[in-house]
Amino acid sequence: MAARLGVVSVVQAIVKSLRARIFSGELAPGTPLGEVDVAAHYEVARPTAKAALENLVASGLLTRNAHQTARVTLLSSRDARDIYRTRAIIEAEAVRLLASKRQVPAAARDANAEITTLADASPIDIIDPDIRFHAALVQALESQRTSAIYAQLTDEIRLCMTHVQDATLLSTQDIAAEHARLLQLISEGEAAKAAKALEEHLQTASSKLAEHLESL
Amino acid sequence: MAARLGVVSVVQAIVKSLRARIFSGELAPGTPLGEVDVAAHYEVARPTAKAALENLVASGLLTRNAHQTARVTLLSSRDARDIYRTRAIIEAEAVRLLASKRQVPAAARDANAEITTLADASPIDIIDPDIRFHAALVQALESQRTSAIYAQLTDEIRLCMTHVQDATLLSTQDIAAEHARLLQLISEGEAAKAAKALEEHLQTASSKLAEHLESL
DNA sequence: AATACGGGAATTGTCTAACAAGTACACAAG
DNA sequence: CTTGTGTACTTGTTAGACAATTCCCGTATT
Repeated sequence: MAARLGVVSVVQAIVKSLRARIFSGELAPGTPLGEVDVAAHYEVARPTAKAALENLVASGLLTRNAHQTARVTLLSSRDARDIYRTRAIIEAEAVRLLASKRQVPAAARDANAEITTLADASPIDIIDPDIRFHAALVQALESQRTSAIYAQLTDEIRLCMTHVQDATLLSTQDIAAEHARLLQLISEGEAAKAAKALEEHLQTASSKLAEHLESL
Repeated sequence: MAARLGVVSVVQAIVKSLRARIFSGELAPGTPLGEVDVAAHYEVARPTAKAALENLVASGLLTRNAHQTARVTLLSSRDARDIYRTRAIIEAEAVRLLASKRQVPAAARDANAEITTLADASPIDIIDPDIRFHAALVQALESQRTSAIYAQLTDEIRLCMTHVQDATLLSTQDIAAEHARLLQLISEGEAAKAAKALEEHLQTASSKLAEHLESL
């Protein structure tokens, strides 16, 4: 694998920057991002900004109708449920495979350990290790395309997080405990129970999230 | 839902045309598609052709490295296995859901009926109904994102087909019989057996396909 | 003879400038 | 209050140009 250098393309650099600004909350959902504004902000030509925006529209982070300025996607509770439903399908399969081999990914264990140490930290800080935990499970499928699809889903998952901002939907301890129980079931080879535990874990998170989105 | 008119964008029209030409075999895997060539062929500006090519690269139909001309993606046997592995995850979940509700999609039944009537037709003719059969299963999940992901996968599945051209990998009758058995298991509520039948169905197709790709 | 090293051709990446086409909003008229 | 119109703004597309990179091939060297 070649070393990942910083910038290979101006467009990619803008995409990367915009993604970071969206995830950080600087660009809140609903914020309009016109081509000329982006071009002026990064001091590039409009076609370059246009290409970057189209990239983000394709990945779902931005939404745009023809001849209308793009906006940071405003997710509905229905979207949130759909996203979690989709990720559950992939992750459940990964968990079944892991359990059948009684193989607990080290990366998942590490990520969850990190969550436990952040018990009294800001809710935003557990987003990253939580995502790494779930990504580590999917990684076990060793499928290039499944991982790519999940990475795309991860973008939308992070976008969900920006909608709730700093509201605490679930306690950090509960999350870590459910993760630990999931890993325990995997190590015991309980494929069906592990898959069910995962689905319930995502189901509760999805419900809390959808509930919060409806209250806006 | 607003009525879908023909063309809303020149870029989309070119993308649509190129997709059709790739699937039809006119543009075989490995065929180079330069920006200037495409621009000249459709009598549009190079940036327009560029945008269309980038769209197809994003969907996996074309492959391109920086500063190199795009080519119709040449799939390896490893790719084929990965594609079928990924679709199996999604379709298996759909089949489990359908079986739990003992609900056989009418569209799937119709598509398979069409396959049986095409018993002695060209292998190319069964691609369409076969894809419709499997898409009908996924449709049952009623997940916008899962369907979108599956549609993207369908592009790569069709690309697989163009690699084998007119080679007969499986008999039409066998395919129809396996489909019929799958629907039967769904109607009986045998979720686990139905999911397993589907996975085996895809597994055999995947093996035949990968075997054929390695022989090139 | 095989390999390493330039040099040139071809292709893509990006920019500037401009015009065309579409949408949304405000405002006026019925 | 609804309908129609017009203007401002944004995007869609085109044209031409230059820079940067890659690939290929011929040459020179070992």
